[in-house]
Amino acid sequence: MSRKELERSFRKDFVGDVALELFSSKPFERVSMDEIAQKAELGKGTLYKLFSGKEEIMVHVICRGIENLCRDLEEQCLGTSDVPQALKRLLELEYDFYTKYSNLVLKLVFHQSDNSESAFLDRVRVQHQQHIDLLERIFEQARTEGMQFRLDNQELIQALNAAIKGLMINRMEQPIQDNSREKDLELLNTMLWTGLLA
Amino acid sequence: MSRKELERSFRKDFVGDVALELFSSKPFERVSMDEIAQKAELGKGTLYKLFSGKEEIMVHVICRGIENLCRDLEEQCLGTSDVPQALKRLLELEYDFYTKYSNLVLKLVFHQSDNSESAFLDRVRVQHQQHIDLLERIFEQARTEGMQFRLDNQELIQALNAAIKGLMINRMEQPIQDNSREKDLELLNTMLWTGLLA
Amino acid sequence: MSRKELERSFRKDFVGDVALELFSSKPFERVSMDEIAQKAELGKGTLYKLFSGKEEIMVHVICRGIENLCRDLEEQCLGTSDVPQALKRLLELEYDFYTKYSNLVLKLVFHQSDNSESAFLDRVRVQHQQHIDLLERIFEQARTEGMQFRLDNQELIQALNAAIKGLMINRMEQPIQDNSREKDLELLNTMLWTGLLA
Amino acid sequence: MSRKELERSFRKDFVGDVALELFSSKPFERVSMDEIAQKAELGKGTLYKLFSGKEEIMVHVICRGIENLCRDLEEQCLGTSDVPQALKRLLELEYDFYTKYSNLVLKLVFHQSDNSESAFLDRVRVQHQQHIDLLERIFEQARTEGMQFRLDNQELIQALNAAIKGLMINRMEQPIQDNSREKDLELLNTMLWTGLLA
DNA sequence: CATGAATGAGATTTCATTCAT
DNA sequence: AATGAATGAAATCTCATTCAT
Repeated sequence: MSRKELERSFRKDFVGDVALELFSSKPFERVSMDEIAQKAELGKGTLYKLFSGKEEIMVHVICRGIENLCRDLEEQCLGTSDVPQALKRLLELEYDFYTKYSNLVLKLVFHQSDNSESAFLDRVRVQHQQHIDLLERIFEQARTEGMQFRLDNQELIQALNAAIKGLMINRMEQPIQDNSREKDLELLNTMLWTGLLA
Repeated sequence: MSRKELERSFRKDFVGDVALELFSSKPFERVSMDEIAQKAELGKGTLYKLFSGKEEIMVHVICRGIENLCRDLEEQCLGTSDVPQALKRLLELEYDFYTKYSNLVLKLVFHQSDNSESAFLDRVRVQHQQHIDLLERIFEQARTEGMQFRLDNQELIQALNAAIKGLMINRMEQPIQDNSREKDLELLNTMLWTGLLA
Repeated sequence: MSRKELERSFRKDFVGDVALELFSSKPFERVSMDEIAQKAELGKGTLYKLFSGKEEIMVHVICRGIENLCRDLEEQCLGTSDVPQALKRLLELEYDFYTKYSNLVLKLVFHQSDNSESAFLDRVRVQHQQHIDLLERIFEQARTEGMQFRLDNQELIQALNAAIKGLMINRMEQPIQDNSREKDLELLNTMLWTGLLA
Repeated sequence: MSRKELERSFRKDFVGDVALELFSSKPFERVSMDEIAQKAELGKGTLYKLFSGKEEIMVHVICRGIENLCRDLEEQCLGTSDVPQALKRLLELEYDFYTKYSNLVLKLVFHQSDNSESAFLDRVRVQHQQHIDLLERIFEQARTEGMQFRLDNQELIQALNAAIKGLMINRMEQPIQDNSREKDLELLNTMLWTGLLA
């Protein structure tokens, strides 16, 4: 990348960080371009030089988020022989991601059910697929290390996803309390690995 | 109720049904009052005679939904000694409710995190609490019938909620396929009652 | 008048009284037909049987008000030889009228400057002219009793009008206090009869 | 002020002038934002960039009006030893102000009696108080120059206000004629300084 | 290249009036 | 005769996007 391209990329990421901060505190629709521009100390026009619109900001932010998540998963959950620890860490990383990106994740859900044909979504889909693939590899490794699951990888991932997203929603509607994160993670562990029935 | 009041109640429910149909197909914000009025073959003004605004329509619809859900739960899950069957039915009823009302449920999530002080929300909260109480009674009964849970009722309900809402989200972002409902219900059963690990 | 006509006239006056009560507490535009109908315990349709619309209610109310004012003026200010007392009473009656009808008087002002062609306004104009004529007769009588004015009747009436309406406005914008009526009347006396300069 | 701020201030004043023109010809409620935008050759949205809403336009316009009035009063009525001339000029300036801003003044009256708690009104109240203070200083000066009033400053100002506002109303309901201004001013002088009785 | 003023479609809401029952 | 459900025009306000400077 040339210097120009690097600078541009740097600025995009910076705007993305600013936007993420806003998206974390209120739903997508309630964050205005004005607000992002102001918080990033840029003119609104400049935002449109960097991104084609509000949607693309969202896509950029969420893709970077998934990238980082994947990097962390790879580093911390793949290639270790301590499977229980890896799975525990897996839940933590996923939970933290969904908690931070909750508003964007939900916006994406709506988007997907509305404009099913969108070039933007494809970028997210690709990134998302990499995430899924990575999870599969982690589970596969767990199996080779002797862990036994009652479900196939597909189902396993769906269950994982559901449990975490569900807790994310619960967290959005309940006033945040102390140790909610720890409680949630414990509950998650119970749901997924231990089972609810004694 | 007088005839007038009955008629008014009917019309409100009718408009509610029409609105629910729209809310099922797109997010709350994308359904306009114009649209509801048109689909109900009413003038916009008439809607405002029946409801104080868009929010109240949502509240009416969702409260009726929870009412019906509670009635069904009471009839089909409470007071039977076939506990496994009751719990299975419980999941089905909850799943169907959340699938149908997904957009409204999510709208409510946002609402709750924004306008934390709203007379409307109180009505929903009351209704929601009844729902929670009913679930507690069902679990309590299950315990008296000999079923043993690893968690207390509070946690149990949170886990149930999370799992179902999570699947609801998954369903919203994936194109609907054949037997998705059956697959989801099976997965739900596994997650909650059987556990994922063999 | 037949019995039917009498009843109708009675009801119109009743509705008028109800409406006046509302108009006394808020501006014309903020009083809705719904409100009047409800307070009069009549259906909205019935209102439209009695009056051709909201404007006509206003006209009816204000005309009756001027009629009553004229009757009182005639009884209490005309034909007495105690001129100072008559003029004092005159101010009181006018002041009380304008204070009670302030919102309607102002609405009429706007109406007059907008829709200069209106059959309704003619009725008010006629009534208003009778009021003016009566005032002229009172002043004329005062002159024959020896009172001397620096202005002709036209100007006198205009000054009287201005002073009272001005106080009416002041009263509308200031929070009501004790003896505001007495203070206003004293000020009015000073302005008009005594003069402000010592 | 930076160039940007200056330009913005200019635009606000320009819009204010346009709005005042409209407010002078019809009551506040009958002037729509669309209308103002069209007359100012701006989009509706631009208006909302400059002002937070219709009310703020009114406040801006009226505050500027009072400011200008105060400036003129200070220049022309304060610090001259020709007291009669100063008082005459005072009446002229006040009369012209109230005649020009009549609709806004009346709108304010209603506003004050309705929404007694409004940040907007505070701005007007402050401005209005400065106006009152200035009038007091002028009357105080007149007294030091030997003029004697029958009333204290408070009452004097109330009387002045009443007389002018009253004439303002009269002028609003009567079709404008030649020399109405001169006649009104003469009447005002008579009412306030000379007295009506010979 | 950066800017932010300008835009205008589209949303919610109000209410005088009509008219079928 | 009485009713009040239905209407729809018109108002205010928001905000993603464009474009002249």
